[in-house]
Amino acid sequence: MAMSGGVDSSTAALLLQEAGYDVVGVTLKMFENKDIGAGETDSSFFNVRDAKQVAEKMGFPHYVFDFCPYFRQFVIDRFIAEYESGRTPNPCVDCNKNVKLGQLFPKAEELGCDYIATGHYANVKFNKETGRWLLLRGDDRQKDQSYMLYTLTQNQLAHILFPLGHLRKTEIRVRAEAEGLANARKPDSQDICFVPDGDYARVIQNITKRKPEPGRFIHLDGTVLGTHKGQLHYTIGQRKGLGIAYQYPLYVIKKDVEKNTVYLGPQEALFSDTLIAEHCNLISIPELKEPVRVTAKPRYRAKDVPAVIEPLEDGNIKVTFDEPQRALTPGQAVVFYQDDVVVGGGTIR
RNA sequence: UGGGGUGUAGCCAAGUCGGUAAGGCACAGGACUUUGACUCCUGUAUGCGUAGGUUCGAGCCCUGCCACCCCAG
Repeated sequence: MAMSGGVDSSTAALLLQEAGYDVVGVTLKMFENKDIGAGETDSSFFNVRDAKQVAEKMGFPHYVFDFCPYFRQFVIDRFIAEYESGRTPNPCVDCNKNVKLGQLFPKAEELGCDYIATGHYANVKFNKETGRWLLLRGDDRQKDQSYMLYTLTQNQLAHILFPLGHLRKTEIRVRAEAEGLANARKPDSQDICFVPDGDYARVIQNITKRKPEPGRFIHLDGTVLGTHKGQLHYTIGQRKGLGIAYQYPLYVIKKDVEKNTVYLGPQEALFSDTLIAEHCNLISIPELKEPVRVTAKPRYRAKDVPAVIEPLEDGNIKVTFDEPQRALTPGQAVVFYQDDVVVGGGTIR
């Protein structure tokens, strides 16, 4: 059981044990504060403490794995590279794929575990007809995290458990409270874990020691509007923090990294009905041979909307939405669904 | 130094027959959120270029002055 020290994974461990599983708890150490240019205090200390406390209370072993090197390589470095190339990464997707799950499966095998379990709000099911493992949305639609897990492979799905998949967040809290878990009221995690205050640009600067180069804000009509703090401070669709007073709200429409220029314009200019998804992973089907009707979710916290996906020569997938979507952003994940089943997903190019 | 126009918060800007300062942008705080964004809520001019006057009451009416713009040149 992957235990972050939070209420979700702690309660999940409890449920697993209740269901008769022989549980082993592990907490993954992802980064040291020095990795992100912060102070001395080890921020994972409390998480480890909380997880251990739960494990002790329930009487199962608990280990701490140092995944810092992986996290640094697959999440932080990639996060920086993406932003510097003008894209907007989703580090949580990378983390799940390459660190949290990617590195944990081998470890689980070493420990002799049959399954890995996490506190994600998602479900797994085996489809006897197609012989494929399916990833489904969590029952609690408000907390559903299937989007973050679209990279899971068949082999991984066959060996993963999501004890919270059929539960609601409110039920988790109630249960944790009832069991007297110390972290029952611990706030939900949010923001990027290695950017606690939300200022990702500063963290990038701390790590790279490179100062972002100021450049120009240019309106789509060609008017130069002002100076920006460096293109990585902005993402497609962004409105706040531009510092430019205008007759109507201005949004970031596109970025030109070569020219270090950020283009601004009206909200209407943000809509587009097609995108190309790369680095795709398919789950419910082995491969995409012809156009398939799905609903597609172009960002976390967005509702999935009707679209058609079709294969391209190079293995990428073309997504055509029935209705134009706002601010389709390169670097973000797009995930395809059919009802509650995750068809697959990819990265917006 | 002739004629015309404009001056309302950091920016754009509404303000009808004079009645007790819309809205947008920007900014700040909050909500939402295992990514960045978006969105939503709240806040921000004892004061309308300035000095007087009329009035129960003036951003809106009158007078002087100042500033800027345009056409004349």
